[in-house]
Amino acid sequence: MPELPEVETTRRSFAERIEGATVRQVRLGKPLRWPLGCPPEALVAQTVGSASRRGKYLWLPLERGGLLMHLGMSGSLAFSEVPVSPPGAHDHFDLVTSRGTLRLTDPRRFGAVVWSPALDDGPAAKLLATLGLEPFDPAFDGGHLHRALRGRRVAIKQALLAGDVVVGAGNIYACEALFEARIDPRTAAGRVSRARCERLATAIRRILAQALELGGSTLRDFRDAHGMAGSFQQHAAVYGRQGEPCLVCGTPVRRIVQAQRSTFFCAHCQRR
DNA sequence: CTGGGCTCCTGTCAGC
DNA sequence: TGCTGACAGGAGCCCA
Repeated sequence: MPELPEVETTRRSFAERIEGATVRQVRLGKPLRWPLGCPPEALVAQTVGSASRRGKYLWLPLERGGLLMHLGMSGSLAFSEVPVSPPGAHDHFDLVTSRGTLRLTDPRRFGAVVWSPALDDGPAAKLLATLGLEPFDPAFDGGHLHRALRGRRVAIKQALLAGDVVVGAGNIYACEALFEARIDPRTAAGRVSRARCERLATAIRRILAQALELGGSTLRDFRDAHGMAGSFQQHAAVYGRQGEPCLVCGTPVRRIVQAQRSTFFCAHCQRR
């Protein structure tokens, strides 16, 4: 579900409200992708720090270590300042604090909450080790893309999703950015020209920034920690528009499958 | 090292 | 109404 704009929207919607709170209780539901990695009681009485984001991961610092959280495909976080209902069938993690409750709801349970001694140590360090640049990092530009993709034969779409070159663009935004940059998603990553890499870097940043402004995409059920839906999906040029006319040239948008994921593109506008 | 495929899990929807 | 299969916003891991 959540790509960078959704994760960042979520972070912004609860970070200030939870910062400085004291953990009162931790409730666990069904197992998530990985175990918490510490006894839940060990978190009690610790003060919560300022939540940050790296790629699609959120880091919630505590006094001793912190929690690395990932929303997987179907996860969302809600922060409630008033008492919450008892955990439902899909509520698998509650961090009850003096300021309110941060609740992870995740039907598919691909998400995770993992305790780590530090962001640059333990499980967090391991999970973040292979991540590429943040799209809004000044070092991320066409030159970086071009260098990082050199020699890679995977399709450019898959290379973007892999997240080791640039983080944050998942299936929706990778499709949208490739459309905006007019690049065929099937092109071998290492064969994307320098000029196209410049266009692609610009497109990735612009698309993600626009999605962020719109509060992300709500395809079925995404909500930020306030319960607000995003609206980027209404601006998608190709994603989910299979068979509908390309907004630029009118050619029907195509859907293909790459690495078991749908790719939407315009075969006329996006040519090698 | 690269790349391809599988896997985790549940819900929803289209088609019969 | 019920069943079946396809598909869903991610990404780690294993194997060739």
